[in-house]
Amino acid sequence: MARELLTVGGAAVESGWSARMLRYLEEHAFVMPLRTDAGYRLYGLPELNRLRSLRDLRARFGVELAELVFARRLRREADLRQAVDAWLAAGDDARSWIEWEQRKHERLLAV
Amino acid sequence: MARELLTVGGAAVESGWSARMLRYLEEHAFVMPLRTDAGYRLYGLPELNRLRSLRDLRARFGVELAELVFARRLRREADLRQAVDAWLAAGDDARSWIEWEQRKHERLLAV
DNA sequence: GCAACCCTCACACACCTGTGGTAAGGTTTG
DNA sequence: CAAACCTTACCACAGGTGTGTGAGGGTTGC
Repeated sequence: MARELLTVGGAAVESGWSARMLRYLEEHAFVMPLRTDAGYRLYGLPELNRLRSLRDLRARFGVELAELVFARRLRREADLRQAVDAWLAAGDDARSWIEWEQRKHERLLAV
Repeated sequence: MARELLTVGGAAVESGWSARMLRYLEEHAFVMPLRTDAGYRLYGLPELNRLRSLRDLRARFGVELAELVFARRLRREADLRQAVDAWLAAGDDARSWIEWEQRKHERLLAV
Protein backbone atom coordinates (compact mmCIF):
# COMPACT_ATOMS: atom_id res chain seq x y z
CA MET A 1 0.00 0.00 0.00
CA ALA A 2 1.31 3.39 -0.91
CA ARG A 3 2.71 4.89 2.23
CA GLU A 4 3.80 8.40 1.39
CA LEU A 5 2.64 9.68 4.74
CA LEU A 6 5.52 10.37 7.09
CA THR A 7 5.39 10.66 10.83
CA VAL A 8 7.11 13.60 12.44
CA GLY A 9 10.60 12.15 12.58
CA GLY A 10 10.62 11.14 8.96
CA ALA A 11 9.16 14.45 7.89
CA ALA A 12 11.89 16.17 9.87
CA VAL A 13 14.61 14.30 8.00
CA GLU A 14 12.87 14.82 4.69
CA SER A 15 12.18 18.51 5.13
CA GLY A 16 15.29 19.66 6.89
CA TRP A 17 13.49 20.94 9.93
CA SER A 18 13.79 19.47 13.39
CA ALA A 19 10.84 17.54 14.80
CA ARG A 20 10.63 20.23 17.45
CA MET A 21 10.20 22.89 14.82
CA LEU A 22 7.59 20.90 12.96
CA ARG A 23 5.49 20.96 16.09
CA TYR A 24 6.20 24.66 16.49
CA LEU A 25 5.14 25.31 12.90
CA GLU A 26 1.93 23.45 13.46
CA GLU A 27 1.24 25.32 16.67
CA HIS A 28 1.57 28.56 14.75
CA ALA A 29 -0.57 27.34 11.86
CA PHE A 30 2.14 27.38 9.20
CA VAL A 31 1.99 23.74 8.20
CA MET A 32 -0.80 21.56 9.55
CA PRO A 33 -0.22 17.83 9.30
CA LEU A 34 -2.92 15.19 9.33
CA ARG A 35 -3.36 13.08 12.44
CA THR A 36 -3.86 9.41 13.14
CA ASP A 37 -6.48 8.41 15.64
CA ALA A 38 -3.77 8.02 18.21
CA GLY A 39 -2.71 11.59 17.62
CA TYR A 40 0.45 11.00 15.60
CA ARG A 41 1.22 13.71 13.08
CA LEU A 42 1.26 12.63 9.44
CA TYR A 43 2.92 14.61 6.69
CA GLY A 44 1.99 14.00 3.07
CA LEU A 45 3.49 15.42 -0.07
CA PRO A 46 1.69 18.76 0.12
CA GLU A 47 2.92 19.32 3.65
CA LEU A 48 6.45 18.33 2.75
CA ASN A 49 6.48 20.70 -0.18
CA ARG A 50 5.16 23.44 2.04
CA LEU A 51 7.86 22.75 4.58
CA ARG A 52 10.58 22.78 1.95
CA SER A 53 9.44 25.99 0.33
CA LEU A 54 9.13 27.59 3.72
CA ARG A 55 12.73 26.64 4.42
CA ASP A 56 13.69 28.10 1.08
CA LEU A 57 11.97 31.36 1.79
CA ARG A 58 13.87 31.76 5.00
CA ALA A 59 17.18 30.72 3.54
CA ARG A 60 17.00 32.81 0.38
CA PHE A 61 15.40 35.94 1.73
CA GLY A 62 15.87 35.81 5.46
CA VAL A 63 12.11 35.99 5.99
CA GLU A 64 10.86 35.63 9.55
CA LEU A 65 7.78 33.63 10.33
CA ALA A 66 6.09 36.68 11.83
CA GLU A 67 6.68 38.48 8.57
CA LEU A 68 4.84 35.78 6.68
CA VAL A 69 1.94 36.19 9.02
CA PHE A 70 1.94 39.88 8.30
CA ALA A 71 2.10 39.26 4.56
CA ARG A 72 -0.96 37.10 4.95
CA ARG A 73 -2.74 39.89 6.79
CA LEU A 74 -1.75 42.27 4.01
CA ARG A 75 -3.37 40.12 1.35
CA ARG A 76 -6.53 39.62 3.37
CA GLU A 77 -7.22 42.99 4.97
CA ALA A 78 -7.74 45.52 2.25
CA ASP A 79 -7.88 48.52 4.56
CA LEU A 80 -4.64 47.55 6.23
CA ARG A 81 -2.97 47.03 2.88
CA GLN A 82 -4.11 50.41 1.75
CA ALA A 83 -2.96 52.18 4.89
CA VAL A 84 0.47 50.57 4.76
CA ASP A 85 0.85 51.29 1.08
CA ALA A 86 -0.08 54.90 1.63
CA TRP A 87 2.47 55.24 4.37
CA LEU A 88 5.23 53.67 2.36
CA ALA A 89 4.40 55.66 -0.75
CA ALA A 90 4.52 58.87 1.24
CA GLY A 91 7.89 57.81 2.54
CA ASP A 92 9.26 57.19 -0.92
CA ASP A 93 8.06 60.60 -1.98
CA ALA A 94 9.07 62.47 1.09
CA ARG A 95 12.63 61.43 0.52
CA SER A 96 12.56 62.22 -3.15
CA TRP A 97 14.87 64.88 -4.53
CA ILE A 98 12.11 67.34 -5.25
CA GLU A 99 11.09 67.46 -1.61
CA TRP A 100 14.71 67.43 -0.64
CA GLU A 101 15.45 70.44 -2.81
CA GLN A 102 12.32 72.25 -1.74
CA ARG A 103 13.25 71.90 1.87
CA LYS A 104 16.86 72.96 1.68
CA HIS A 105 15.88 76.48 2.64
CA GLU A 106 14.28 75.18 5.79
CA ARG A 107 17.62 73.93 6.87
CA LEU A 108 19.18 77.23 5.98
CA LEU A 109 16.55 79.23 7.81
CA ALA A 110 16.92 76.92 10.72
CA VAL A 111 20.48 77.77 11.62
CA MET B 1 9.53 84.42 10.39
CA ALA B 2 7.49 81.31 9.92
CA ARG B 3 8.70 78.82 12.45
CA GLU B 4 6.85 75.57 11.86
CA LEU B 5 9.97 73.59 12.59
CA LEU B 6 9.82 71.88 15.95
CA THR B 7 12.68 70.55 17.96
CA VAL B 8 12.41 67.08 19.39
CA GLY B 9 10.47 67.93 22.54
CA GLY B 10 7.87 69.93 20.66
CA ALA B 11 7.56 67.28 18.02
CA ALA B 12 7.05 64.73 20.76
CA VAL B 13 4.16 66.65 22.24
CA GLU B 14 2.72 67.32 18.82
CA SER B 15 2.97 63.79 17.53
CA GLY B 16 2.16 61.81 20.62
CA TRP B 17 5.45 59.94 20.69
CA SER B 18 8.06 60.36 23.38
CA ALA B 19 11.26 62.16 22.50
CA ARG B 20 13.05 58.89 23.12
CA MET B 21 10.96 57.15 20.51
CA LEU B 22 11.51 59.95 18.01
CA ARG B 23 15.21 59.27 18.26
CA TYR B 24 14.56 55.57 17.98
CA LEU B 25 12.45 56.07 14.88
CA GLU B 26 15.18 58.13 13.32
CA GLU B 27 17.79 55.53 14.16
CA HIS B 28 15.69 52.97 12.35
CA ALA B 29 15.03 55.23 9.40
CA PHE B 30 11.28 55.57 9.84
CA VAL B 31 11.10 59.32 10.16
CA MET B 32 14.21 61.36 9.46
CA PRO B 33 14.18 64.92 10.81
CA LEU B 34 16.28 67.76 9.54
CA ARG B 35 19.19 68.94 11.64
CA THR B 36 20.53 72.30 12.71
CA ASP B 37 24.25 72.91 12.48
CA ALA B 38 24.51 72.15 16.15
CA GLY B 39 22.87 68.78 15.58
CA TYR B 40 19.41 69.51 16.94
CA ARG B 41 16.64 67.53 15.27
CA LEU B 42 14.02 69.60 13.46
CA TYR B 43 10.61 68.28 12.53
CA GLY B 44 8.54 70.01 9.86
CA LEU B 45 5.00 69.36 8.77
CA PRO B 46 5.84 66.38 6.57
CA GLU B 47 7.64 64.68 9.43
CA LEU B 48 4.85 65.40 11.86
CA ASN B 49 2.30 63.96 9.50
CA ARG B 50 4.44 60.92 9.01
CA LEU B 51 4.74 60.49 12.76
CA ARG B 52 1.02 60.83 13.26
CA SER B 53 0.09 58.39 10.55
CA LEU B 54 2.64 55.93 11.87
CA ARG B 55 1.02 56.16 15.26
CA ASP B 56 -2.33 55.59 13.63
CA LEU B 57 -1.14 52.50 11.83
CA ARG B 58 0.03 50.98 15.06
CA ALA B 59 -3.04 51.92 17.00
CA ARG B 60 -5.58 50.87 14.43
CA PHE B 61 -3.97 47.73 13.11
CA GLY B 62 -1.39 46.77 15.70
CA VAL B 63 1.34 46.94 13.11
CA GLU B 64 4.89 46.42 14.35
CA LEU B 65 7.70 48.54 13.03
CA ALA B 66 9.51 45.45 11.76
CA GLU B 67 6.43 44.58 9.78
CA LEU B 68 6.51 47.92 8.04
CA VAL B 69 10.10 47.27 7.10
CA PHE B 70 9.04 43.96 5.62
CA ALA B 71 6.18 45.58 3.72
CA ARG B 72 8.74 47.94 2.23
CA ARG B 73 10.86 44.98 1.19
CA LEU B 74 7.80 43.39 -0.36
CA ARG B 75 7.09 46.37 -2.54
CA ARG B 76 10.71 46.72 -3.62
CA GLU B 77 11.91 43.18 -4.14
CA ALA B 78 9.83 41.60 -6.85
CA ASP B 79 11.27 38.11 -6.47
CA LEU B 80 10.62 38.13 -2.74
CA ARG B 81 7.09 39.35 -3.30
CA GLN B 82 6.49 36.60 -5.79
CA ALA B 83 7.90 33.88 -3.57
CA VAL B 84 5.86 34.98 -0.58
CA ASP B 85 2.71 35.27 -2.64
CA ALA B 86 3.22 31.83 -4.07
CA TRP B 87 3.67 30.36 -0.61
CA LEU B 88 0.58 32.06 0.76
CA ALA B 89 -1.52 31.16 -2.25
CA ALA B 90 -0.51 27.53 -1.91
CA GLY B 91 -1.53 27.73 1.71
CA ASP B 92 -4.93 29.10 0.87
CA ASP B 93 -5.41 26.33 -1.62
CA ALA B 94 -4.01 23.55 0.49
CA ARG B 95 -6.66 24.22 3.06
CA SER B 96 -9.42 24.55 0.53
CA TRP B 97 -12.28 22.08 0.56
CA ILE B 98 -11.26 20.39 -2.62
CA GLU B 99 -7.91 19.38 -1.22
CA TRP B 100 -9.55 18.60 2.04
CA GLU B 101 -12.03 16.28 0.40
CA GLN B 102 -9.41 14.71 -1.80
CA ARG B 103 -7.29 13.86 1.17
CA LYS B 104 -9.93 12.41 3.41
CA HIS B 105 -8.97 8.91 2.32
CA GLU B 106 -5.42 9.50 3.43
CA ARG B 107 -6.69 9.96 6.90
CA LEU B 108 -8.76 6.83 6.63
CA LEU B 109 -5.90 4.81 5.23
CA ALA B 110 -3.70 6.16 7.93
CA VAL B 111 -5.47 4.65 10.89
C1' DG C 1 24.78 83.65 32.82
C1' DC C 2 21.52 80.55 33.98
C1' DA C 3 17.37 77.73 32.99
C1' DA C 4 15.68 74.97 29.77
C1' DC C 5 16.46 72.89 26.15
C1' DC C 6 19.26 69.54 23.14
C1' DC C 7 22.99 65.85 22.08
C1' DT C 8 25.04 60.82 22.47
C1' DC C 9 25.78 56.76 25.02
C1' DA C 10 24.57 53.34 28.02
C1' DC C 11 22.02 50.45 31.37
C1' DA C 12 17.79 48.24 32.27
C1' DC C 13 13.77 45.84 31.51
C1' DA C 14 9.68 43.13 29.62
C1' DC C 15 8.03 40.79 26.07
C1' DC C 16 8.24 37.88 21.80
C1' DT C 17 10.52 34.41 18.68
C1' DG C 18 12.99 30.54 17.46
C1' DT C 19 15.27 26.71 19.12
C1' DG C 20 16.99 22.99 22.07
C1' DG C 21 16.27 19.85 25.77
C1' DT C 22 13.89 16.64 28.84
C1' DA C 23 10.45 14.28 31.64
C1' DA C 24 6.32 11.36 32.00
C1' DG C 25 3.69 8.66 29.46
C1' DG C 26 1.07 6.34 25.13
C1' DT C 27 1.65 3.45 20.42
C1' DT C 28 3.55 0.40 17.02
C1' DT C 29 6.11 -3.25 15.45
C1' DG C 30 9.52 -7.01 15.05
C1' DC D 1 7.36 -7.44 25.57
C1' DA D 2 11.02 -4.38 24.50
C1' DA D 3 12.87 -0.98 21.33
C1' DA D 4 11.86 2.77 18.90
C1' DC D 5 8.82 5.56 17.86
C1' DC D 6 5.24 9.20 19.15
C1' DT D 7 2.48 12.58 22.40
C1' DT D 8 2.01 16.95 25.55
C1' DA D 9 3.98 20.04 28.83
C1' DC D 10 7.37 22.24 30.67
C1' DC D 11 12.28 24.89 31.41
C1' DA D 12 15.98 27.41 29.34
C1' DC D 13 18.14 30.63 26.61
C1' DA D 14 19.91 33.93 23.01
C1' DG D 15 18.68 37.66 20.22
C1' DG D 16 15.57 41.34 18.86
C1' DT D 17 12.22 45.26 19.89
C1' DG D 18 10.16 48.92 22.18
C1' DT D 19 10.56 51.87 25.95
C1' DG D 20 12.16 54.45 30.17
C1' DT D 21 15.82 56.68 32.70
C1' DG D 22 20.01 58.81 33.69
C1' DA D 23 24.84 60.69 33.20
C1' DG D 24 27.98 63.87 31.09
C1' DG D 25 28.19 67.55 28.25
C1' DG D 26 26.91 71.21 24.47
C1' DT D 27 23.37 75.14 22.77
C1' DT D 28 20.02 78.72 23.04
C1' DG D 29 17.15 82.37 24.59
C1' DC D 30 15.58 85.61 27.96
